Amino acid sequence: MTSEPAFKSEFLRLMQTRGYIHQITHPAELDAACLAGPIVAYIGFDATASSLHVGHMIQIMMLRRLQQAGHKPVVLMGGGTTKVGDPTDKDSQRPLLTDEQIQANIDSIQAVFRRFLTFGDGPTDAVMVNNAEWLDRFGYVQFLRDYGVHFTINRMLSFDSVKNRLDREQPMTFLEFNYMLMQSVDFLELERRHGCLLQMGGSDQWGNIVNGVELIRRVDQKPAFGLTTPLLSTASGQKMGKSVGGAVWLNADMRSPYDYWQFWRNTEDADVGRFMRLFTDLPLDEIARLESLEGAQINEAKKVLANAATTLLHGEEAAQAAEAAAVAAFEQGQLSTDLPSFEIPRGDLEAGVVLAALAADAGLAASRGEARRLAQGGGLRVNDTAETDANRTLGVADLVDGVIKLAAGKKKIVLVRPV
RNA sequence: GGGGGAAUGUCCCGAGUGGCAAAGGGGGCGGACUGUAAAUCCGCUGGCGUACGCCUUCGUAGGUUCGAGUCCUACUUCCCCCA
Repeated sequence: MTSEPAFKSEFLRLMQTRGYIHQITHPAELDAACLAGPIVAYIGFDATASSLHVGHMIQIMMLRRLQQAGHKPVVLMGGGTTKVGDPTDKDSQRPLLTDEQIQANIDSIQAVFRRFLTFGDGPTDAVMVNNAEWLDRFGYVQFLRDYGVHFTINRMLSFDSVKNRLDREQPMTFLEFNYMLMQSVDFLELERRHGCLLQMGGSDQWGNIVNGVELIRRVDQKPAFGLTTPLLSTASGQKMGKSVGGAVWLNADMRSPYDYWQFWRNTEDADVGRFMRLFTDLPLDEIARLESLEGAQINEAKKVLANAATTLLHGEEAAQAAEAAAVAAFEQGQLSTDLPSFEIPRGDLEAGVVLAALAADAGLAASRGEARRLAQGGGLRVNDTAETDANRTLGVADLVDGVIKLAAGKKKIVLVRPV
């Protein structure tokens, strides 16, 4: 991994120069396979929430690169595996989701892929499959006989996902223990159904991926490869993906395009180049120019990054609106109607609303108590004026141009509108 | 099967003589400084109430006590030793 092989295939070159590669199981063989013609590769996504979040973006972008390089991406929705739950990186078992919840999540997640990939029936068109299709059909004994024989407990215990749990003296159920078998079987099924020979994923998935590679090589004597991406953290060591206000969801109804734009705009200086290579289609020389900007000028690069990333997910119009709102709010101190808003019945406002309650309802604080503490710390502002008394009652007199501008900190802003 | 130890603030680690909303970190949030950056410094970090306050928290369920995270019993899960 440390010695960088010079790849010949366009795909692996692209992956390498843009920084997606952490580990590859058989680099030279995979390179040759990519050179020989279009390959099929997949990444699995479990349906644990009703939207994917920025942490999944690197995987989505990888599938995009794959297609750009003339290969066929398979998006695997984990309708079956989600019923079991991936123990990787979990300290303890998560509550199990019902079939209905899982299906609802899958329905809600799917749409974003259409923004990044071209689906269809052509040789390099993306396809989406659900592993419930085969996993749900296995009988227990059949599954054990067909696949269980290929896995030893000795080896399974050596994988990090299991070892971590044991080291922390946390219970791991037999159900969870089977997750890696299921993921391996997924790979095998996709190899048989679609000729898929490469599984990609985050570095935490290495163990699960390697198991699938070995299963295919052993059972079908076919070539199979695994590729993982580096664990994404910011330059100062924080885990990427959280932002002011929690998880950065990809679905617009859970995270507005404005917030999504803000997430990228707030990138640390040292990460700008790396993120542009990973999360945008900007040409490399352009990125090199932008990331070399010094001091405050690098803010221009961050805007380019935010625009490009937001355009990919939400479209150009949304990206421009987000930028315009941000410029107005931060650079000119003005209001923009594109800022996130919260609607309140006009009657309530006429009767008077306690600030702490309003701030909590509008999503600026998790509770009234938190809103009070926020105010006492000087972090709550009403129409740009810090308000330390959260018990104050707001009314129609506080409307400015028809709205009340509420802010928690400098970046979380909500426009309260009477309706 | 027997013996010993452990589970703490629903993010994590972690102290805790019977009077505890519970030390200290990390993380998170806010403030100052900046460039909507990083680093640094300061404050906050269970819920509800304007407030004296009320409610809910220390694996689960009971018990002793004026009072229990702290003592007792049973159960659950984990670790170690013996068989």
